[in-house]
Amino acid sequence: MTSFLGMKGDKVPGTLPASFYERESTAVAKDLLGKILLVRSQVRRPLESPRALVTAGRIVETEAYRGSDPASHSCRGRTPRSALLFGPPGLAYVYFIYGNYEMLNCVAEPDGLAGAVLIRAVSPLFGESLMERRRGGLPRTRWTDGPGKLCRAMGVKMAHKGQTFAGPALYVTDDGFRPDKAMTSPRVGISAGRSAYWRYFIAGDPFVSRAPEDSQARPQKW
DNA sequence: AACACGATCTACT
DNA sequence: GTAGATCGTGTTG
Repeated sequence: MTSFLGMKGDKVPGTLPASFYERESTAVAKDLLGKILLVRSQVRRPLESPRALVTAGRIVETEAYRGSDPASHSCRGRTPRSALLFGPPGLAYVYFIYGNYEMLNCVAEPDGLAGAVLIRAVSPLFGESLMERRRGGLPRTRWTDGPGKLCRAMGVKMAHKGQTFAGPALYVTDDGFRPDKAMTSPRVGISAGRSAYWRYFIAGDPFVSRAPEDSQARPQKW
């Protein structure tokens, strides 16, 4: 897993083809469950090893946003902030909210159609001491069990906006892991679009954010 | 130029 | 369970 970190010119095993992201964002959201997200935050100190400031985790919770869906930033058309949503898939759409938190999304849908997948929770796999430090020594299960928390823990910043998920700052990879049971529910923290079951999560995973929406969750077929 | 608010989280009752 | 933090963005004047 760490063989390619910082190794210029190395192949990146398991990164996903553009065709993966170039589908309906609901399909991409479901299929991102179980994939690995790796983040390299900017190296600040010259002597730091390439591995430093790298964290990785398995994606366990996602949400889809699409087109004119009233809960999506794309709903009122293209704005300076949301322009990326209308562009080519496979890029990171990062935004800042509540004066405090970054949110990390994968742009989905073909070029010209708006869509994205919000990464809501991951299960830590690598760089755990860094995550723990960034999360102020909180218990492990509270490092990455929410979209703002995981960006804190993994060092996702606005500077990642527009980066691809094929590196060198962000990676989504497939290591062959397949979750056995997935659930779907309404999306968390929105008032519009409550009828769309566009939140996906791995059933029983301790890093899934606990939400009121869980009471309405139902099994998701693959 | 001013304003209202948000795909959240934490602290505190 | 709920209030407060805190600021970029989009909308309105």
